[in-house]
Amino acid sequence: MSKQFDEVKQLNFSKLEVETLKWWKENDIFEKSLSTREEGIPFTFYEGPPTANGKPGIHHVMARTVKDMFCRYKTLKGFRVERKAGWDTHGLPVEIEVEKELELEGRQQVEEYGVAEYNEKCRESVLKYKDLWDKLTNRMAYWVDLDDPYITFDNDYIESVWWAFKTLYEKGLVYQGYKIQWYSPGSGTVLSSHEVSLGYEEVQDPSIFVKFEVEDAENTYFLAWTTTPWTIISNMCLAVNPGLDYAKIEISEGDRTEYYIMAKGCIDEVIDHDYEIVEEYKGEELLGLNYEPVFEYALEEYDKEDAWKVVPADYVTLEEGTGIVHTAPAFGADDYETGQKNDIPMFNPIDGDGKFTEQVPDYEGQWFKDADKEISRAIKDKHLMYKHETYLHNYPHDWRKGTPLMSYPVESWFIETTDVKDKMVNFNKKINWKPPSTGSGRFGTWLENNVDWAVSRQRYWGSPIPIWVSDKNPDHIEVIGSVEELKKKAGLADDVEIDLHRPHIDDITWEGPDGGTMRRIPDLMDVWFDSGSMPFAQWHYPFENKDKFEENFPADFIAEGVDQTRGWFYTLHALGTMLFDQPAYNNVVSNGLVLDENGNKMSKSKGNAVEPFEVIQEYGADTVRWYMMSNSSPWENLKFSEHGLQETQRKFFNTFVNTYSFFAMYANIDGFTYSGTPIPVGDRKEMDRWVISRLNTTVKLVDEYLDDYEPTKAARAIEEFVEELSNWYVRRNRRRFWKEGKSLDKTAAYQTLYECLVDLAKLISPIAPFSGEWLYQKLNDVTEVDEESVHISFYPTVEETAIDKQLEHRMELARQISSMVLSLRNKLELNVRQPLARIILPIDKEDDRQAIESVKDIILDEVNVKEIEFVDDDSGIVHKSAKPNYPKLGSKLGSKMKPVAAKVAELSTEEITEYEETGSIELDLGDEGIVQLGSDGLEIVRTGLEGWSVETENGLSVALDTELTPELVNEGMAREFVNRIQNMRKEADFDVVDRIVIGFDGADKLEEAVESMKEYIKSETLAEEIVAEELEVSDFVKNWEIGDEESTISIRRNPN
RNA sequence: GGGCUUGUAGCUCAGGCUGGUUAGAGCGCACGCCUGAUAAGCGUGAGGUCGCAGGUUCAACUCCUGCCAAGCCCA
Repeated sequence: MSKQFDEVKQLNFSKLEVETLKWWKENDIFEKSLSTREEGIPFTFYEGPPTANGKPGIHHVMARTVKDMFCRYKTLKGFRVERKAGWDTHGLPVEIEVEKELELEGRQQVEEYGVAEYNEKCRESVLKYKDLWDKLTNRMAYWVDLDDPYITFDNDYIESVWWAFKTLYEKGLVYQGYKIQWYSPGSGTVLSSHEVSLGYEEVQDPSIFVKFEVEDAENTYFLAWTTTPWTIISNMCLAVNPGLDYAKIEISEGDRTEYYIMAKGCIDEVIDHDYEIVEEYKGEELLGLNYEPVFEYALEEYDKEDAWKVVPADYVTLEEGTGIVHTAPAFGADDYETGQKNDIPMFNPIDGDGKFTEQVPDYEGQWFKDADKEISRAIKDKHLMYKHETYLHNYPHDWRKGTPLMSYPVESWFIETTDVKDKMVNFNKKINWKPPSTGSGRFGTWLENNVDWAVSRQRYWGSPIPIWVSDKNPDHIEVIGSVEELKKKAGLADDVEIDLHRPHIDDITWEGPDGGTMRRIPDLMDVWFDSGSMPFAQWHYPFENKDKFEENFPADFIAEGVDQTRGWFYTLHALGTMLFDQPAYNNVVSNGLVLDENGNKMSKSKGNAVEPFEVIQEYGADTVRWYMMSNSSPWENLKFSEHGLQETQRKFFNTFVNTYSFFAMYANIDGFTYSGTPIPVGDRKEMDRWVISRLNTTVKLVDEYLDDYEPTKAARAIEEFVEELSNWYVRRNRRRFWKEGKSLDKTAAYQTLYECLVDLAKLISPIAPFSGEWLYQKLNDVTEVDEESVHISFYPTVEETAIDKQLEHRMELARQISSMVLSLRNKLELNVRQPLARIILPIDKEDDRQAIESVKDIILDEVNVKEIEFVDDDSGIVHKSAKPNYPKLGSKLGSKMKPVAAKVAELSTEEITEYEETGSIELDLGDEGIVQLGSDGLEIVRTGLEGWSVETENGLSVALDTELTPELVNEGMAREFVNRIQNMRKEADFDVVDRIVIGFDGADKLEEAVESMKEYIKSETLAEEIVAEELEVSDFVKNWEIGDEESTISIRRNPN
């Protein structure tokens, strides 16, 4: 006996997946998916490293499905796709986690605790959930090499990072400067943006309008606004928007007259006095004007000419203040930038503890915020305060201490990315972004507005910046690019082990040329430098694996969340551009967020976070993966709902499993194993050729979509095919499979269905790797014609010759007509078991008639009608209506379009017929004259059929002849009878192939019907005998109502 | 405050680039049907200010402008 297909009823997807995982592992399928492609062209994928100190969430399943599916797809296409896993291990999030754990607050406590121990904790903490991550990776079938990942805290990795940094230094792209950051004077540390956002509080601050005395103009002042009076001491310039309108106004109070300059649009909002506009100008005209400093402390350090003038700034608006912005370059990122652009120095009299220094003797030692009052008082005393109010707004505070933050200039190291800005912009144009708008929009504008990359961080756990500075002469700098170089410098033996982390690395010093000691600067590298270095650092390039790196740069494909735009996507791009003079990746998919089903962000505190292991356990990873890919494009935000998962499982997975089960059941009965030669497609039935055409169309489409990184379109195309295969091909062909005996036609049907299923297995396998494997193996276990696993098989090749668009169109027609007839039956309450004599189709064109003729049998069978009759216009029963051809006529007729449309709607069937014959028609529009329409002016629809029930859809009409002859009635009854028998067989749990004997009693009408259709009934129900009386010995008896008749039916199973 | 994305039926999404006159699908709901693949399938129906307001046009879900809402990133 030949091998049998495994017949399944209901699949436990989760169980199946776990078994498949085991099988993959035991048989090294992942490895084989590479080894079988040894000679293949490499397709390079970069894994963006996650941090393993947090638990993986459902959004990781999303990102990883995208990554995995394209890698699997490319493997099917014959590429060699190596995927190295990676871990991002440095950075503030890790430190925050550890600080929490150790209950440390701030730098001081960390240092008291000990940097060495602290970093050890970080090292442990960062891989805390690595096992959980690995488990998820494995369970969701994300294939990456977890055994040999790159880890950013490894010495080798850091060494590559150093190499990169030194290379940039040697290219002259590294410099030291200031970066304005949110700084907490309360805890003496710079805060990350995340920490800043934790500490916003609504507070009441002073709101003052300060008068800045214009030089060489009597009693004339610039009016500017601020909520931080303490920064007035550091005021160095005033900013105006060159494009805005400004005005000088005159205000008289008592005998004193003053003039204020401010934006015209702000006057009414700000000025409480009666005023008169005496002069107007564009902001542009104010540029370069000088004014008197309010306070003179800064004059100790700078000359009057260095500052205190009007400068331009785009960000100045009319929304708040006066349209003239008080600018203190030391405090505020915008201010700093404006100062830089205009060569205005900064004056920073505040120390790291937030207190005024001796540069400002009057306030020395005062906490910056506390000085507001006294400084306001001083301004008032100088008669330079126009107005003093209060202002309620959100201001950031130290999230731990509650003390206000300040924008503070911090000494930082920069990489001069602006130097390669144009290159980055150009390279970006070569990258295929999904979606494109992220590339041109979010990423593109980010590049356009590129500023230098501040890479230094004052923290503990990270890749140390390899800069050593002489403590005697800060201008003497040495940048170290390798461990070997460091050892040589420091005079260490080659075999000494060095941990490149702090504090160990800080202990390494050497003698500088000027008698000083070379000490490392305490700064660490921005963690993004780490992850952006992964293309080379993962291979310890250039110290090892030169070939490996060169072969795998740039990446063909990367994918991460859209939040990485300014993170990983940027740093990869920047480093790729600066180090290797090319983009680091060619295709990038940026996926959106996974929200809860109401569109809210998932968070632990809200309790709406979906636990990935739970849903995978419940629905299976494939269902989750498929749902995520098919529901909406990955770059849209996904509203994750269990409903969606259930639907996916029911509609998609159950459908193709059902289709397979159907196949397996009958193939086993007939012993079909696909051992013979395939029957040429051209020799198969219309229906077979149709589904094969659809298969090839789908294969082609899916290939194009995946090649274009469009997973959702691909998934939906597959879904459509599965629907057609199941609900049209199989449903319409069931009879061919269960017909007794063997025949060429039957074999063709089996072969066709088998071919569809095998290719389907391959098509779905990138997105649904388990189910694809399952289906593939169920088939291949018996036929043994293909590879060991679907994942080492090859993507189906498109048989162009098998694609027949005409045929696909014809079948569409068949489905449409069938659906219309069923709809008619429904309206007329004529159930489908009652055969009807004919349907009538008003069709004139010979082509269309032939098209329908070729699918006639399918239609007739589907709707249980005996004949199709075509009628043409001569029949006198066809109604026609016409519609103007809008696109054609619109441009010609213009405003006459409307009256023409009205006229056309009124045309009679006769007029339309005449138009069809002559190809032209004249319409009288009355006042608007006469319009002549040519042959392409109207679209004709044949609709109504006189005296029939009609259904019209898409310009096609169908009428149904509902007259019943006695033969038709008999046949209908016979079908009802068959239906009851089939139900009984099932209820009695007979086998599909069991032979039976039927006994029944009933009125004459039924007896007559059964008698006249005896042979038909016998073959349908596998009955060997039908008698018109109740069986004496029977397996099952039941009373039925057939039409208006009562009948008792008994059946007996005959021994085979 | 800036950049970007999104807004179409109760829900999830097509369509929109290239304007053309009943705006589609699935789910859900109601009713009916079918039944040897059956925890499926088919049909019918209800359900839409295409976020809002202007503009361009013979014609706008589609193009333009402004606004509103949600989200992401940045400040």
